[in-house]
Amino acid sequence: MQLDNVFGALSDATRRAIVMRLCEGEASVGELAKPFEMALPSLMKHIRILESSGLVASEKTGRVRMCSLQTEALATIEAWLAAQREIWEQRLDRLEMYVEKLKKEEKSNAHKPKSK
Amino acid sequence: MQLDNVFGALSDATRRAIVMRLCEGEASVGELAKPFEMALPSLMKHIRILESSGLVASEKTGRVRMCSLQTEALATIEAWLAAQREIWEQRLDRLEMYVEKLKKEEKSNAHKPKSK
DNA sequence: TTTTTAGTTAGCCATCTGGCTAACATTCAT
DNA sequence: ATGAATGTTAGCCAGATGGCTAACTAAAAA
Repeated sequence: MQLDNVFGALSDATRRAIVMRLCEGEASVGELAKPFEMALPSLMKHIRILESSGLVASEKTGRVRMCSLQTEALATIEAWLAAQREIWEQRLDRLEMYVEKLKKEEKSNAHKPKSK
Repeated sequence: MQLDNVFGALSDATRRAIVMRLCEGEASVGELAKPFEMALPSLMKHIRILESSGLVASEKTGRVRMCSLQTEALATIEAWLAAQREIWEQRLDRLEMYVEKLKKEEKSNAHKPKSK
């Protein structure tokens, strides 16, 4: 599935740093590599992974490859998270309503003898 | 880092399914296992991974272990995503402003002779 | 046309991952 | 006190991951 790859791609600090860099605009492979001590081929692997997850696109012109962020991929997992949040918040709402109900019932029973 | 483990935990469909289930409320290991064909020990590994990422907490009472979602961990990556989104949207805003500026300049130059 | 720059390919390695089975431990029901 | 239910531990395995070096290609610069 798509989500597997996007979450997987973001589970590595190097790749997150690349994504963060690309948030600020396009960059060549060389520019992306500069901040890291890593050998180029290692960094290239990360870029490949980012590409195959759909988070990054790249195009080579001349001898330089420019990479850019594909924000839709990030939107995909934002959407997944939002969906989960909605589910758990609905549950918490129901829970809260239930507690409110209990409170009211307790109040209206305050005068009656204990049933225990 | 924390983000590594949370993103990593969510990069597996089985674990996302567990998280989705827990969004709807607590569940025992057995309950969590039911929907899957997987052997129990395999599923336990997933639960361990979810626990060590902070996405899930569990407590054993008697012979049953109840698992619950730790929504703060999800909030962590929501926050990371929101931060990135802010950066790239600011960039796009600047870009748009720049384009607007260009348009205006072009308009105010419409009567003048071509400089080329 | 040589040299430099910018990537790329190939292949090695240690470790991690996600699955399995088999055997054990503990608690609850009979 | 047995037996069934619910996890848990240990250990095996194939394949993926994240790093490396060395050698190669193609474009630009000198």
